[in-house]
Amino acid sequence: MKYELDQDKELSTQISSAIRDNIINGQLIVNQRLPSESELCDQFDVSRSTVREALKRLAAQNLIRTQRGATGGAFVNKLSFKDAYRQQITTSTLLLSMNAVSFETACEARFALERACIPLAVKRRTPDHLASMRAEIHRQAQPGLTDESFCASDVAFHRTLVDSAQNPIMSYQLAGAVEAIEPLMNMITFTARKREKIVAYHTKIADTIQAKDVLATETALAALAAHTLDLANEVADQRKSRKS
Amino acid sequence: MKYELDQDKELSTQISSAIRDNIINGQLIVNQRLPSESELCDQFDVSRSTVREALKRLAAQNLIRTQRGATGGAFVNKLSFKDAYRQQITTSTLLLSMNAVSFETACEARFALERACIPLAVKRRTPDHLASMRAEIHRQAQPGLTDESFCASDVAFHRTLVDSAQNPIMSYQLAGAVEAIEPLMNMITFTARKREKIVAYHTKIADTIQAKDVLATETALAALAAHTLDLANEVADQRKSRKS
DNA sequence: AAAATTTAATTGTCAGACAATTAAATATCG
DNA sequence: CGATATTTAATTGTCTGACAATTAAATTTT
Repeated sequence: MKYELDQDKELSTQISSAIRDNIINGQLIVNQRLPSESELCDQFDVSRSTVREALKRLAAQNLIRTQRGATGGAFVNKLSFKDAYRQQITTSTLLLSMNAVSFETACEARFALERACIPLAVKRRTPDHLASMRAEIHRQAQPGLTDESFCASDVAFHRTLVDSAQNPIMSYQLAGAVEAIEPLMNMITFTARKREKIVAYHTKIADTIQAKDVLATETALAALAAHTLDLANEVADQRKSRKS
Repeated sequence: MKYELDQDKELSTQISSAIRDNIINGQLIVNQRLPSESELCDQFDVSRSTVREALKRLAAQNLIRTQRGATGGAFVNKLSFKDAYRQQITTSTLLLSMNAVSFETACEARFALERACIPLAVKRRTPDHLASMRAEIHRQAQPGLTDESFCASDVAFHRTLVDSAQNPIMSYQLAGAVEAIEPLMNMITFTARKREKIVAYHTKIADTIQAKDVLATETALAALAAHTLDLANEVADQRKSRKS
C-alpha cells in the first residue's frame, strides 16, 4: 500500500491520517490486519513511538483495535452502532456544554427530531416498546425519586420513543439530541406538581402511540415541548431575579 | 487534581479516560492548560511515552490541542461545531459502510429527519438560503455534470434545507444523516430524465419553502423520498438480474 | 529604545531495551 | 498414538534516556 503524506504537521498525525483515509475509502477492510508496528516504522521511515502515537489516535476513534501476542497486531475495527452511539453522545454533550447552547435551541432540536420519529414509531412500535414506556412512566410517578433519576428516566422514555421507530440510523442520529440535553434538564427542579404534569404528557404520548394516532401523538409531543420550555424559562427567570 | 484509574486496561487508556472524565465533568475547563507531560509522568507514575499515547488519544477526539515551546503544553480544546460536524460525518459514513445498512433504511432516516426541519425552515429561511437552493438546482440542471457532482450538489441542496432551520444543533445532528448517504447515492446512475425529475422536486421544495407552506413542503419532500427509493430499488433490481 | 541573542520550558522524534501476552511449535509423558 | 507440558517466536505495552524543534521570555548588544 502506498501512502501520501501531508507536510507541515506532526508525523504521527500524518501517519494516522494516511491510515484513516485507507480505512474510509475501503483499501483497508474490516478485520484486516495492519502491518506490525515495526513494519510501519519501515514503511513510513519513523520510529516506533511515532507509529504508536498514530495508532493510538486511530484506536481513540474506534477505527482499529489492537491485540498482543504472536498473532496479534492492529486490526481494522468494525464500528459498531454501540460505539457510534457512545461517540455521538460524548461529542454532543461536550458540544452543548462548551458552546453555551441555549436550552431553547437544544430543546427545539430535540423535539423537532423526535417528532420525525412519530410516523414510524406509530407504525412499528411493539408491545415491548409500549411496556418500556409505561415502565418509565411508572418510575417517574414514584414519590421518592431524585431529580437526577427523574431526568434519567425521562431520557429513557424518549429514547424508547425513538427506538420504537426501529430505524437504527435514526436511533443513532438522535442519540446525541436526546441524551445530551440531560445535563441541561438536570438544572431544573422537578416539584411533585411538575412531575405530575410531565407524567400526564408521557402517558398521553404512550396512549396515542398505542392507538396508532400520528396526529394526536404529534400534538401531545408538541405540548410537552412547550411545557418543557416553560419550565426552563422559569428557572432562567429565577436566576435572573436572584442576581438582581 | 485526583485521578481514579480503572484497572485491567492499558495504562495509556486509563490515563486518557481519567483526563477525559475530568474534561466532561467540568473539572478541566476550556483553554485550561493540562500539566506538562513530565508532570503527568509524576502524577500517574508512568513513563513519558505512556503519557504521550494518552494525550494523543485525547487529541484525536479534539478534546485537547498541543503547542510546543516555552509556554506550550496541552490545552483543553473548545469543541467547535465545525469539528463536531466533521467527526459526525466521518462516524456516520463509516457506520453505514461497515454495517451493511440498506439504502432504504438510510433513506428513510434522512427524509424523516429532514422533514423535522421543515416547520422551522419555513419560518426562518432567509433570501440567502433560498438563493443557495436555487443555485444548486440550477447546477443540477446543467447538462455536462458528472454523476458525482450531481450527488454532491444534491447533498448541498439538502444541507441548505437543514441549515435554513437555523438551529445549529439540528444542523449538527443531521450532518451525518445528510452527508453519509452520499456514497450510497453515488452508486446510482442519474440519466438526464432522472435528473429532470429530481430537479423538479427540488424546485417544488424551494417554491413551497419560499411560499412558507409547511404542508406543501412536506408533501414535496415525501414525494422526493419515494422517488429516491424507487431509483435505488431499480439499481438493486439491475444488480440482481445481472447476477442471474 | 530597538534589535539581536541567549535561555529555559515544552512538545516532537528517535533508539534501544525489557516486560507481558499469545498462538504455534516442540517436547514430554502415559 | 494422544494428551499435556514446555519452549519459542512474534507482537504489543512500557520504560529510559537522549536530542531536535519550537516558542516565549529574559538578557545582552547596538
